[in-house]
Amino acid sequence: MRDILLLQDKLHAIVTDFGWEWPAKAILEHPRDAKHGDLATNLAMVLTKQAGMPPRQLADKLAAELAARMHGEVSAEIAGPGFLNITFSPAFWQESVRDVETEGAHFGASRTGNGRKILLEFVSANPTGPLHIGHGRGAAVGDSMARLLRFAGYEVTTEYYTNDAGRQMRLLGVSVYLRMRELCGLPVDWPEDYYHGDYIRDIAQEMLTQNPALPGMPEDEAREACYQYAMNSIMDGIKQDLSTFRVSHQNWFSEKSLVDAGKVEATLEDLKNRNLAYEKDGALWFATTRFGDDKDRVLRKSDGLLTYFSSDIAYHANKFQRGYEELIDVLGADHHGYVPRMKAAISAMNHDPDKDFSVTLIQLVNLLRGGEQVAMSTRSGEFVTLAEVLNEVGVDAARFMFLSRKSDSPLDFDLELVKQRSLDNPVYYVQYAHARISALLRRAADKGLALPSRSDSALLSRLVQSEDVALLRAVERFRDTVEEGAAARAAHGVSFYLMDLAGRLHSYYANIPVLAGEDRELIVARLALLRAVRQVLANGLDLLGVSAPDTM
RNA sequence: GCGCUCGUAGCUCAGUUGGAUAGAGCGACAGCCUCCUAAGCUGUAGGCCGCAGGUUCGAUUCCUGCCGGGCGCACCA
Repeated sequence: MRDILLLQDKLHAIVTDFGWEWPAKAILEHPRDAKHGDLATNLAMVLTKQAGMPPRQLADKLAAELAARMHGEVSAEIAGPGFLNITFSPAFWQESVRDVETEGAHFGASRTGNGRKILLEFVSANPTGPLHIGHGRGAAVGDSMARLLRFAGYEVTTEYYTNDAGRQMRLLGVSVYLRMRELCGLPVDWPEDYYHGDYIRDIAQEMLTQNPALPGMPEDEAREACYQYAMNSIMDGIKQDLSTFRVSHQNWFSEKSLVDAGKVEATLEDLKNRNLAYEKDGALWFATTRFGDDKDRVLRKSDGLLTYFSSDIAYHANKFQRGYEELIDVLGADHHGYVPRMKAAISAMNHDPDKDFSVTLIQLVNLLRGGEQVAMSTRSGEFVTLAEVLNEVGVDAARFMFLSRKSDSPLDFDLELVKQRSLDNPVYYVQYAHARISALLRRAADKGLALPSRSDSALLSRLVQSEDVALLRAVERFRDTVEEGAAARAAHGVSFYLMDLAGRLHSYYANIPVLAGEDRELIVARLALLRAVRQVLANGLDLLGVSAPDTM
């Protein structure tokens, strides 16, 4: 980050001073391999025509100029057909340690989000049963995205949307009601569709204990009571599970409240008034094809009932009305067919469907145990709940696993592997790095080595060995990771960064006996470096919602 | 059939505005603890980046077609 900004600046000045135009195609990138230097640019190559000299000669000229202007802070080397490999002096990287010491838990944070107001909606599972592992993945992804975006300077509000107005909820009420009748030994005529899970029976039993007269009440009344009770009970369970998973939503938004307030009808009226909705075959249609959808979509069915789509439109319109500039929905990937019509709706609200709205799709989680598939289905009631999974493998391991993959690729979640404390399960690798540094710092304190809270440049100037510099560079790279992750609206890059940083730390630890030797100043300088690494590990883990233990 | 998406080492995956000799872990093989936590480290082997074209100085990346996997195509939720 600092390296790119600085170099961008210098090179721009040089190019301008030479009377050339800064080319759009110029790149500045981190070489994959340290042996090529810290940064590379193809500037010489793309300037060849303008400058009227061959790339090699031009690269020479740029390198010399750069070195002269930066007083030995950098050295540049020519490679390939006109690439310039630039290496910063160790002093440049040592500054990063001071930045970490100054900024602490905020190191890596930025203001690029510029306070943009984002509403991030995630999980939003219907309260018809406990959360399962797929919801867990959405929860981890959404929560970490919120943390990351806030860290990058966005103003994020998280929200859980409850579909508490539709058919599924009626079904829930019926299921509990019938189960209760069954428990009383009354005859039960089971419909085709109802919820089977044990939790339904538990809820029915609870209600019965509290109010034994319930099955004798008029059916409508009893069902309504069942529905209310069941929903509240299940919502409480969901909130409990999310809280265990370290996920918190700021808002809980009810679909029913939207319907009751007439917002959905108002939205439909608005669409009709603007000639975007029309009646056909007794149903009300939204002309989404005008905004690029495959076909028009139904808003109100011919039986008079509203579709979920219509309340979703009202809901999203409501989000914008509340002042949010950008909406992010985290959805199961099986909803991807839903994205074009929602984008159409966003366009109809006069918002940019690409900039002001995005959908993060969460692919399926294959729950395995020792390589064997574990069946899951809410309806049939055979499933492993999120709570059970967390209880078995722990929150840290589960969150890290969910976040160590792009969210839109399917994920095998093998309970045996995630439980294992091995490299198949990198969360321990990263946490171990943090714990190792803590152990080292404790040991140093025991030996009476005093570590200043702020290191000065003279002290840090001792960090010049290639191992030291490699670690310094890795610390600085955290800022880029945050920027890139926030720009992509995805947190999994942080996991990969942490695994890389932890790897470098373990390697460093194995190769450099930090506390050995007589050179106290060097020891202290290295401890300062490691303390900075530990801070960055902690900051990164916090973005993932994973703990950073001091001992393991 | 139409649409979306993915195809990178034996396995699981990184690689986002097109850049150099494509990376990591696991697994395999060979090493490293009288020494700061071996939950660790070092090294070796392993690649037509699905296939074929196109765009250009340059393509794993962009475009087209094909092959293969996943998902979606209701007046469902």
